[in-house]
Amino acid sequence: MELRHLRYFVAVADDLSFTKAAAKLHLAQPSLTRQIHNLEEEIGVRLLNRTKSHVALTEEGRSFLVDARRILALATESILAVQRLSRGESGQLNIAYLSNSDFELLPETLGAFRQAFPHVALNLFDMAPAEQFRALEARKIDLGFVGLPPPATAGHLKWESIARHRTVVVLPGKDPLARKPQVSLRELKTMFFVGMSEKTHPGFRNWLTETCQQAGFTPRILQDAELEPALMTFVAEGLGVSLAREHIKKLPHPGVVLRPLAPLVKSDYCIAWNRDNDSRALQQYIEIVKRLATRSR
Amino acid sequence: MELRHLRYFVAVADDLSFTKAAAKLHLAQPSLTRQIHNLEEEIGVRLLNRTKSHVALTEEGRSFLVDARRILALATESILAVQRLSRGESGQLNIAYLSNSDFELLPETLGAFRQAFPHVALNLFDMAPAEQFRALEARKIDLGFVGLPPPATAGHLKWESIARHRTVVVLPGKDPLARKPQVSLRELKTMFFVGMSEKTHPGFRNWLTETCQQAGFTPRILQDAELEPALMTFVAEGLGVSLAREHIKKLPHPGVVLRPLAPLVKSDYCIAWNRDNDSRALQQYIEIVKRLATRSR
DNA sequence: CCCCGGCAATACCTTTAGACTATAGGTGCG
DNA sequence: CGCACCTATAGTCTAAAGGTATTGCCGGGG
Repeated sequence: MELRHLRYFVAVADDLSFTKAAAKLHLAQPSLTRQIHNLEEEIGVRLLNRTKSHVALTEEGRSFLVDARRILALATESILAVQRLSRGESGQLNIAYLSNSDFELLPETLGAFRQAFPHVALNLFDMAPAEQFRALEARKIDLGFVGLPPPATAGHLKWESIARHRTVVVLPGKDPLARKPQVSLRELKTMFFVGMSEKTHPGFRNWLTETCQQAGFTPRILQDAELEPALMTFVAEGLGVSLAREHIKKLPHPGVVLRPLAPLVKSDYCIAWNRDNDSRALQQYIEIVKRLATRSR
Repeated sequence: MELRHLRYFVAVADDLSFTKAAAKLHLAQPSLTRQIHNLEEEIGVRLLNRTKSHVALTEEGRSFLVDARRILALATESILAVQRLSRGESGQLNIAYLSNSDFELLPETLGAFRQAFPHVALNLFDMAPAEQFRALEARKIDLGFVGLPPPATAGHLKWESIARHRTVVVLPGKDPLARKPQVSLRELKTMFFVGMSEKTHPGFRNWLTETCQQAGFTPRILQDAELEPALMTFVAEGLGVSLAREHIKKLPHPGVVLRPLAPLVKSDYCIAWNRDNDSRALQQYIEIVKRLATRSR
């Protein structure tokens, strides 16, 4: 049995005439007769009562007609659905972000995407970078706003820098440097640092080290924080200073001051996704992010 | 798009290999390759990612696979359903009966039918004969235990006598004839009769007249009852006598006595159904009724 | 590092079956 | 009673499904 048989049968059932149905199907009547015959033979059930001048549905025909219509409707609907999906007009998009360091590009791109592809379900997950990498590998999310670039070991990931943010120094409020309007990297040479744990922010330690080495020294990291608020607390308690993206100012903390670096140091903000993820919605979203990212530069 | 394409696609998706799928389908690999190609081309969506050595589903393929399986399952299930229906193993059977004159053949045949075709839904409706005829015409029921044969005007009906029941005289208890063990038709010649209304029991008046004319007289009908209990009441009140099928004794009524006719007069009990009703379940049920009817003769 | 096994794609040929034309045969309506 | 209409059948054609042979490519093992 093929869908053709069902299409033909429905047509005949619709106007109870082989001749008329054949005309509607742009088909010669004998062909239609034969196909219906084949269908009845294959399933072994008489669907139509024909007299020489009249066609009527049998009880079986009436029952089968309902099913035939359902199957045909399902078939066309499936095609439309998969076409919508391939145009990125439907489907799901799971995106992870880091609540404490999000910035205007996230809500901006989400809005633009939602407007362009209203039928795609957007799911947002608040995850620390390391968790994002695990979720990407496990295909639980399609894209992560990971911040620092993924470690070189993550060959399955593609990534792109979508912004370069100013780096600020995070200082205890009591520190003499806090009185200066801006701080140079070299002034931090002798200080102790608070870092982000590799367990939650892989690459942070590396980034911090590389940044300080531009000023000719290696930072001495005394303490690791798992989350940004903890880092703020540690700094406030005087355990050390730290470097952070400017957006950390959205996370105010008593006893902590932020001072811009002079000369300016910028750090990349990256998104990452699986190299083999062929989701059209994802591709469309990445396009939008890139477009808005270059525009806001 | 034909079901063939879906079958092939599901096979390829199942073992992610054109070669293996082709073997399972008893098909050469190039044919399968081409059909899948055709499918992708027709719907305009890439369903599979092929490398020279590996096949993987695209996101669209994963989504379409679900639909394809559903369509195929629905198709085979529809065929099975219509085949069951044509064997009379499923479907519905709507039967009307007259509660006040039913007899053992109804429960007997229902039991036998239910045992033979447990998947047919049996719906029973309590209707007076005239209502049964209307319901038959409106296709609301498939078969009626109508009692008297349908009127000659009902050309769309087929009917069959399934029993010949003894006729009894329905007498007021006070009537002198009630003291006799049996009554002859001729003794009723001078009496008034209570009949059944044509609105509910078409043909009753005719049957009564014809029966009496066997004894050479025309019954004088003074009063019509719409239902059997009313007839009993009317007779009890002395409005007249009546004739009825022996089974009326199941409807006892104070002040009424039933006396057999001598010589014996029998009347047919009929079932009726639509001539063009091709329900296999109906046909099977009629067969059972006929078989049990002849056996109990 | 290269070769061989395995797999999908391509080219080309064969066969199947769906479609067409012509026509027969039967029914219902005027 | 004949005409118009409808379905079924016969015979032919052709498009498309299916098969064979082969190429080209990747990836694992010697």
